[in-house]
Amino acid sequence: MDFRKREVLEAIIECYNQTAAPVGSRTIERRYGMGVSAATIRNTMADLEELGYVTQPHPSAGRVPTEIGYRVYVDSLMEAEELSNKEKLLIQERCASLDGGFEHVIEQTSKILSEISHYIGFVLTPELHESILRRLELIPIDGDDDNSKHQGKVLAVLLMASGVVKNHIVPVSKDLTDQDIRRISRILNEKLVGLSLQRIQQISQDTAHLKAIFDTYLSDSVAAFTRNTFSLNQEIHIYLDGASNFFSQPEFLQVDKIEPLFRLLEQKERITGLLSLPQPTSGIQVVIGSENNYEGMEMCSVVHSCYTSRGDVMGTIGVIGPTRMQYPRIVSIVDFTAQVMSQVFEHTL
Amino acid sequence: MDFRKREVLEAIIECYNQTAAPVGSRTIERRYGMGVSAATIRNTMADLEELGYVTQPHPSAGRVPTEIGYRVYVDSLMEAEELSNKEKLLIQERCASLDGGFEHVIEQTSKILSEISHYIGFVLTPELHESILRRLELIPIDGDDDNSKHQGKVLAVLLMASGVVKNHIVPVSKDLTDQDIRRISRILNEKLVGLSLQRIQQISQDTAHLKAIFDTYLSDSVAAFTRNTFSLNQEIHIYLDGASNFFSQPEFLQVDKIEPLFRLLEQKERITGLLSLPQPTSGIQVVIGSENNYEGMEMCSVVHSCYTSRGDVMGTIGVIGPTRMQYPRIVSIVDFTAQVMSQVFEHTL
DNA sequence: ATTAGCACTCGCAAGTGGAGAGTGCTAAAA
DNA sequence: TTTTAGCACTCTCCACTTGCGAGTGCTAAT
Repeated sequence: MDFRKREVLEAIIECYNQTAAPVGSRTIERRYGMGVSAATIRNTMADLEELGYVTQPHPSAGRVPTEIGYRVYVDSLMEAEELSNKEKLLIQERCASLDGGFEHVIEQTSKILSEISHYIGFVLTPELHESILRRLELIPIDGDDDNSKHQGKVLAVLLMASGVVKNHIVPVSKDLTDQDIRRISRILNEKLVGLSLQRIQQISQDTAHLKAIFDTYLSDSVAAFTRNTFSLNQEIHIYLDGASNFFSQPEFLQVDKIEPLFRLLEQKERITGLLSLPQPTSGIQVVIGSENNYEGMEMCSVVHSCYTSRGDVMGTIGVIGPTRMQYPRIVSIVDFTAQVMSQVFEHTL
Repeated sequence: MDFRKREVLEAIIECYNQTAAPVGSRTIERRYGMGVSAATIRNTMADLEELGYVTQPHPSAGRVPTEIGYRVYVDSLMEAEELSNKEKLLIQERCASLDGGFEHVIEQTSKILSEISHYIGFVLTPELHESILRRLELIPIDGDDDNSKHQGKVLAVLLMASGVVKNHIVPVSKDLTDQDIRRISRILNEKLVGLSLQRIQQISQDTAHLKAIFDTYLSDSVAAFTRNTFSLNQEIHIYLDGASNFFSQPEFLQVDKIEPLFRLLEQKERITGLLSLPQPTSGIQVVIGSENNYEGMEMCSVVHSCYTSRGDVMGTIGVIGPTRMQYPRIVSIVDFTAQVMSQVFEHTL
């Protein structure tokens, strides 16, 4: 690809991003006066079409970038756009309000992402399985005022190293007393703190392991209780904001264009599957159009990164927008926000 | 209103509910052969129009029910539709899975509401303020392994009578030791259990009250800590499902019709305000069209009821659909689901 | 009080034609 | 060899027209 081809492709993409309409040779000549006439640009455009980077919606319209064209643009043509200080400050302020706890930060982050990008912002919570247990607390819930024997339930509070707190109500058999519960709690804290939930679940399923932990004392009910305490269903939650921004995108003005997207967004499990993509190490990733193998995402791109705490990957954040997206800007936004979020967790957890 | 007027109004509404198109006199004559000719029905329709119950979109179209017409229909014309046993069972099964705890039930309920109604189902969580504290647990979180003095934080776990569990991380001043925390916890449990959160918040803001509780011992840091523990921001959460069902409603096929609704739905605070309506005692309520004083809801109706636990109102559940809604069916669904939910909480909390 | 008949109105869909934008090709110029 | 100007052609989009079908209101007869 010589210089002119690159220049023309870039012009087409930038112009198309503004107007959502096919862009013709004369428009480029006028707007990006690059010292050559429209006819020359036409020739270059024909070349780009042969390469598969642009296409014509109909035989006498201007050119529209293809997904391959966007891929080339994102990978090698565009240069990141620096955010204004105002925007940076805004992101920092909104993310840094940890008062409301972990959930609140995540909620705020997805909101600010959507507000600044004018697309959809999302944040995935950390995978619980990989979190490290910091502390376990068992709180007996009295069925009534009957204090010696609980046919009732125990509230298990799991405090994770990441700062996430998880509640879980566990049924408890009659023959465990308050004292037993306290004892179990002490032993479990001694033995399990510092391990990942995944590891703990393996252990609690395995009687031999349990025996080793409880050493002298392991009744069936203790075993059952321990198993139940850690039988959390694996759940990644997603926070997602700004879906209605898509109504202002011209290519989604028809109902049949926007409907599949909204249907997909409503299925939290599916969209979570789509977005909890492999995070190789770190850094921004861009998934363009039908590279997202999900119905409803054909016309969308995802820009995502991950947030970390003390170097460990926690979850994913990102922006979903139309394929015709201001990539340089969005990439900067996601990148910066991911950094801010990581800092927040680093400092406050 | 004589018999024929009622009959014709009912016919118009039922027919319009199916087709979303203005209904003419001949259609009624054919479909609801009521022993009179189209001309007679035309006269009756003119009467109904004068009463304000129906209207014509344009001078030679059929009739469309007005909001007043729907009001009359809902209040005095329609008769509730009995749900099939299959549907009842489905609702019971889905709601009764309390394994995942409170949130899970609510989530499932809003899903099943939307699935069965084919509209939007929603559930509001109880207002925290009115919940009764059952138990308070304070768990010190070690900043490091420094066990004597915590410059760190305390995890407050509030277990409410309704079964709801609330976590809250509270900053704690240096001069409170673990022992202090335990002592504060004991005292607070003794004095505050059984009171509503609202009452507790009042108390904790009031130094005289606090003094009375702590009797002999009240340092500034204890007072501050106590205040912080109960400084929960009032939050009702909303679970909402099935918004994309509106894409199949013909009156929402144009983007400009559906956009304001989706924009409203995305603002959780606003929609929560809209839906946390005064719940006089119990029983179903129907809010029709622009009776909802919110932009975006002009073409929608809300059918809602409340769920209870031991007789106390907890939260609201309901369905949002187009004004052109199958009221008899939806009313039955919401009513039955509210009952099931109340039973679930009655039995399991 | 009800009905049949008729003239009238309106929305909708299909068809028409011209304007505008953009291309590809060819031949001349650099 | 590369670039440019010119020209014929194609396609979309919009405004306009037209005909059809559905439905009404009115009037006169039952």
